[in-house]
Amino acid sequence: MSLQATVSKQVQKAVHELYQANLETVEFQATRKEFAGDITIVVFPMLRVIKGNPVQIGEAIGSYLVDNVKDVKAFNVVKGFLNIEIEDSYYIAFFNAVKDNSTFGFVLPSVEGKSVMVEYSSPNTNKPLHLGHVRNNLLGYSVSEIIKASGKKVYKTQIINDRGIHICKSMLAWKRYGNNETPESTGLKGDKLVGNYYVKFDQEYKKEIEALKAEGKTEDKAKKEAPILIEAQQMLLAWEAGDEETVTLWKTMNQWVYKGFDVTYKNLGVDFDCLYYESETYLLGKEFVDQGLKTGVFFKKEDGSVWCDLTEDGLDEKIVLRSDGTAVYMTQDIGTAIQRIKDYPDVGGMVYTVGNEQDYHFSVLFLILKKLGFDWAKNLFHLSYGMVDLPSGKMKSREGTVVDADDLVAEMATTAGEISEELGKLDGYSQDEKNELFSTIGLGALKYYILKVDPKKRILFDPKESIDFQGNTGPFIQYTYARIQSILRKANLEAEGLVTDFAYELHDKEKALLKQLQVFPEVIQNAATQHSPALLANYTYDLVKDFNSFYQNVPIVLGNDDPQSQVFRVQLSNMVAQTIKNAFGLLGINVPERM
RNA sequence: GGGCUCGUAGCUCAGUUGGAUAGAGCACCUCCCUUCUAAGGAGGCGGUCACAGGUUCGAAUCCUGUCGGGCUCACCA
Repeated sequence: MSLQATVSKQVQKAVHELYQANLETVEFQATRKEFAGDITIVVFPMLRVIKGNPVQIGEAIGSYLVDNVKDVKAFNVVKGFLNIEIEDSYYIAFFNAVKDNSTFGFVLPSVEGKSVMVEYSSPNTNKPLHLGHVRNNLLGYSVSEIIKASGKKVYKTQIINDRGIHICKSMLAWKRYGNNETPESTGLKGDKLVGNYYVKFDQEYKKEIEALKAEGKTEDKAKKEAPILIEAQQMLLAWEAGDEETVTLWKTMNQWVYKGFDVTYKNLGVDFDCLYYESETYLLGKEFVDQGLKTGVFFKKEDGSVWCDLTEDGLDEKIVLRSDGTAVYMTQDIGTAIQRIKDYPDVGGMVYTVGNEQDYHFSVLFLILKKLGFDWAKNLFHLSYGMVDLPSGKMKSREGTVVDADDLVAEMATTAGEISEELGKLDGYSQDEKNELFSTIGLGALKYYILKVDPKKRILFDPKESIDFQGNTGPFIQYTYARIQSILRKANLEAEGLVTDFAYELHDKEKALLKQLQVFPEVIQNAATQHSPALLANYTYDLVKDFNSFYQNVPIVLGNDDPQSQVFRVQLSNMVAQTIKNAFGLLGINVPERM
């Protein structure tokens, strides 16, 4: 039983014995650092069942706890707050129990438990990934790892948006202006090459609009009648009709893009367990729409279009099938969700990592799936994250105002390299080793910068103000890890032996670390249920701050005459490093041995 | 206009189911490398928690309204 549970029970017993009252719950909080104590019980809520002075009640319960709970050493009462001091032996026992557990805080997946499928990335195949996708990828990957660590099996997946007018635009522009360029002939990454033609299309499209306007057409009309757009729409029809030439070009260009994406995913360090393609699933939803029509979940309008009436749920009517019988986004999402559960029957819930601009879409999707009678529909979660905006506003691929994912990753590594070379601590490293290190640090800075912010909040990213490497940053935490590795190399102790056999008095800095380590398992669980890597990022930062304070105020090996204290502090440092590594692993961030 | 969401130090962000004097980092100002990595540590400056009411022992947190940003309400995705 945890200490908090024990104390909680004893407080209830005390209240019962002293006041003949029943207390449902006991409210705890961390003791503020200006007061003596380790945990604090808030007395105020007890006043609902006990009449009296909160200070006197606190005193009474405090002395009861000292008498009845072995690990409670002392107490003090400030206003309505009962601060309790815990015996050092309690923390030392905790440490000895976990110090050799390299996966402390992680829960192994249970065999019979339901798995979770996490969808993320899900890009369009007409342009390279940009900073917005980077946030999506980092979040999706990290949340997957966190859910795994919390004790569930996870499948990472995506729905690749490989069909539609957007890819036809790139195809058409390539056909018209491409001169048979290929990634091989140009040396460009495939996604970049295709993206260039997407931009090219837009430029030509705009020219044609201007030309039509000069002929006296209205803007709206010009936008609809531009020949290049009409040609792109015809191409889409040809694709849907299975026209061989169009399909071949589509396959070729998509393959270029996938190859490019693979490189970007590798650069970012993210991966997937299974993939779904829109071109293969966009028809899937139709049969379920038919079913829903029969069961009355949907209804047909006169023109033949099919809708779902959600007005009773406070939403609108939503179309699920066009009058010409073709699928819309919603149709496909219904089909894909059902297909995924068919493919992976052990999946009991899904997480969709998609920007908050689609909040409405997902509340509708989940509601429809519930109405269709799928019991897993209650376990669907839209991991809705805020947009990444630039100082100039929203990123727009067509206008070239995007921060490219590959460029950003490369720039971060370059900056990391400049700082590292300036500090000059890498004697003996080969160029390859250095490059790997710079990549680790650069990615660490980028990933931490993005993941430390609550997913729900939007991020303002200023490319001119480069991401920091000092303070509350990834490199700061990596640095602390490297520092500890340096100590461990030099300490060269057989880090055996326990410290239970002597009355060790904990230093405040040691105790702070032990307390912080102790809550790690809980943080993982919270981060999983709240789908928030930010909780882990903030936890790790607090741990590292505590360690640095310990490091610079307490002698670990050098200047430490007490051999047992040396052993303990080295082991404690090791445990902190281990936890940093594991926590950062859940964020998808690596840690270096030196930096 | 309807719905959703956000507003905390100059800037970027924390702040568990309501709890003590609202916390960090950056920036600015002092100190600390002949002890283990100074990408660090110790301290200072900086707040009407957008505003106004309400709920209660207690509100940054819950409710209502106002102001200000964002998203959304398509036979687009």
